[in-house]
Amino acid sequence: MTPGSRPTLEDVARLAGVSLGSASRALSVPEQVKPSTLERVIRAVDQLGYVRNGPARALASRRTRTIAAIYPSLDNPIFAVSIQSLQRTLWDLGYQLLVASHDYRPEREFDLLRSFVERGVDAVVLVGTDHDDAVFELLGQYHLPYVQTWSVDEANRRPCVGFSYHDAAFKMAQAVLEHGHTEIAICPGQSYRNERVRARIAGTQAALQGAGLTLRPEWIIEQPFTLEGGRQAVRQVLGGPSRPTVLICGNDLIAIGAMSECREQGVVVPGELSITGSDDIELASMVEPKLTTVHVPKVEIGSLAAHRIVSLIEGSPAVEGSPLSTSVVLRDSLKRIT
Amino acid sequence: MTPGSRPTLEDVARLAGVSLGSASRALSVPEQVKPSTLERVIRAVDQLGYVRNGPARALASRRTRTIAAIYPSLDNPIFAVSIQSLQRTLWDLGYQLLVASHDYRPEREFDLLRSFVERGVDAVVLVGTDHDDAVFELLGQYHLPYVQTWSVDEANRRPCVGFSYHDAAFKMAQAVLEHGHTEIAICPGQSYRNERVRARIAGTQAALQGAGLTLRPEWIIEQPFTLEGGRQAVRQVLGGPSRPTVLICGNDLIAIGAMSECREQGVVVPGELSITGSDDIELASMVEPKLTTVHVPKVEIGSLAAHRIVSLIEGSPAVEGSPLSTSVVLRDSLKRIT
DNA sequence: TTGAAAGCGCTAACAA
DNA sequence: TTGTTAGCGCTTTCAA
Repeated sequence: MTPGSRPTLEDVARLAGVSLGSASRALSVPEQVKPSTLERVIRAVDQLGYVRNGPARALASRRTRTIAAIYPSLDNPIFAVSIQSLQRTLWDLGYQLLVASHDYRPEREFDLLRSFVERGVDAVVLVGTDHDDAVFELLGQYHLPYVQTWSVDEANRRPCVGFSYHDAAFKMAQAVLEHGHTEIAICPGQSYRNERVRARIAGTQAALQGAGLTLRPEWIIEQPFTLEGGRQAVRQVLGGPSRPTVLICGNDLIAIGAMSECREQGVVVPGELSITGSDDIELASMVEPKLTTVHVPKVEIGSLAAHRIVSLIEGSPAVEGSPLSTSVVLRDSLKRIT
Repeated sequence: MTPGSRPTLEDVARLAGVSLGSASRALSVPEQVKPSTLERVIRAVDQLGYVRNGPARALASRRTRTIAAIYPSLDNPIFAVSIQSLQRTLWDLGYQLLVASHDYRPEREFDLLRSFVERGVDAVVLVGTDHDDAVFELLGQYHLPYVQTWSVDEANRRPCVGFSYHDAAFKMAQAVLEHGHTEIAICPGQSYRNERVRARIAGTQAALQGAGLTLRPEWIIEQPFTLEGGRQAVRQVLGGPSRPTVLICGNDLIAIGAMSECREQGVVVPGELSITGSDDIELASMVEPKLTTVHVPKVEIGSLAAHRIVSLIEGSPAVEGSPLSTSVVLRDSLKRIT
C-alpha cells in the first residue's frame, strides 16, 4: 500500500497472510472461512482502517444491494414516515435505500430513474401507477424489479403495495354527505399524471351521485399539495359567486393551509365552512379545529413494499398483496348541517 | 453484446465504428473529439439505449461526482428546505447529492459516514460541529473534503456554513425579556452531542443574566425535536409547583406541539402562557396563534454549503464565510406582560 | 484527434 | 477451506 492512498483488500490480505480470495470471502461470506482466518482478516481490516470499495464490488458482482425510491415530494410528512419505515425494513433485510424526489414534476422521473440505473441499483420503488412509458421501458430493458406504492391498480398486473384512493375518497364523501352537506367543493391536488388525484375526484363523484348530487366543475379546485395550495383553494372558493359548505382536501397539508386562510379571512371553520383532509398526519390532531381526515397505512406501505421488492430481487415466492385499508377519522373540522 | 445483458461502451464504440477510447471521450469530454465522431457515438448511444455504468466509471476514475449529506432528521421542515437548496445547487455544479439521517442518534453518524465512504462519495456535508473523533479521523484518512453546516464554530478552524445559535437564542431571550417576562422556561431540544442545543441554552442564560435573572434548572426541559416533544414539555411545565409565563422552544415543531397541548389542557396561549419557536417554518404563520420565532437562513445554508464543498473538492480558492444572520419574527404567541 | 492497452479493486469460478 | 486467476466496464495514459 503506497502511503496516502486508501488500503485495498490486497493490503488486508497481505497483512493477514492470506490470499486475496480468502480475504474477500472473510468479509462477504464469513461462514465459508476458517475462524482463525476470519479473525486474522478482521484484525488486519481494523488495523488498516480498511473500508470496502463499493464501486469495485459492484463492478465485479453486478449487485449493489441498493434500492432506489422515487417520490413526488419529500415535504409531505406522510412520505417521510413511509420512507422511514421502508428504509428501516430494507436495512434489516440487508439493503440500503437511495431516495430522490421529482417535486411533482413527473417528467423528471425518467431522469432520476436513469441516474439510478447508472448507479447500478438492484431495484426501484415508485409512487403511484401513472408513469411514463419510457420509465417502464428502461426498467424492462435493464431487468430491474420494481414495485409501485400508495396506489393499487386493479387494471394492469404490475406489482403494487397500496390502497384504493377511489375508495378512500368515496368514504370521506359519504361521511360529508351524512353530515348533511350538499354544497361540496374539493381540492384534490393536481391531476396531471397523477392517478391518485383522479381517483379521488372519481371516488368523490361516485359518492355524490349515489346521493343524487354532482360535483360542480368550478368547485373542483386543482392546487399543489402544499399549505400554500390550500390557501389558494380557499381564496378561489371564497371568491366565487356562491359558497360551498365544505371543502374536501386531497391531503392534510392542503387542509391545514385552507384552515389558516379561512382564519385570515375571518371565515369560521367549521361554522361557516367545513374542511376535511386526507392522510392523518401527526399535525392533523394538533391544529385548531382538529382535522377530520382519512387515516392511511403509511407505515405498512413502507414495510410491505420493502419485503415485496426484496422478494422480487431474490426470486422468493411472490408476496401477493391485497389493497390495504383506510378509514375516516372524524374530528372537529367537519360540522353537521341540520 | 450478448442479448439480455446491458449494452457496454464497447458495444457503443463498435456500433459507432470508433475505438473504446473515443467513445469514452465522446461522453465525458465531448469537446475533445471531432464533431462527426461525437455525433456517431451519440447516435449509437440512443440506438442501444446505453446507460453508463457508474461503478465502472468510479472504479477507473476514482471519482463519483457525488456528495453525501448526513442530517439528524428528515422530519423537520427546515432540513427539507435546506436539503432542497443544497441539492439544487450541487446539481447545477455537476454533482449529485446522497442524503441520510441518523435520527438524532449521533453515534449512528459514523456508520453512515462509513457506508458513504464505501460508496466512494467525493465529499461530505455534516450538520453541526459536534462529531465523534472517529468521524474526523475517517474523513482525514480518506482525504475527504467536508463542510459543517448550521452551526459555526469560532473555536476550531474547520469549514463551516451557518449561524450563531448562541446569538439567535440571545436575541429571542431579549425579546422575551422586553415583553416583560421574568418567569422563563425553555425547551431547547436535547443537548447530548448537540452543540446547537447547548449554545441555545447558553445564549438564553446570557440574556437572562444581563437582566439579573437566571434560568431555573427545572425549567430547562430537554425533549426531542418533535411535536410530541413539545407536548411533553408542556405537561412537565404545567405539572410543576409554579408556572412560567413563557416557554421558549428550540424549534417550531416543539412550539407547535406545545401550543396544541396547551389547548388540550385549557391553557390559553399567549394569555396564560407565551410560547416562542425557532426556525420560522412555513407552518409558523399558519397556526393559531401565529408563532413568534427566529428566522434562520435555511436556503442560504444549502446553497452556500454546496459552493463551499465543491470548491474544496476542486481546489478552487477558499470561499471564506462569516456567520449568516438571523432575526426574531414577532407574531402573536408572545404576549406583553404589563 | 484517435487507437491500443494498462489498470482501477473486487468477486466468483475453478482447481487444488 | 484455500489460492489462483479471469474478468466486471470504464478512464486514462501513451504513442501514433
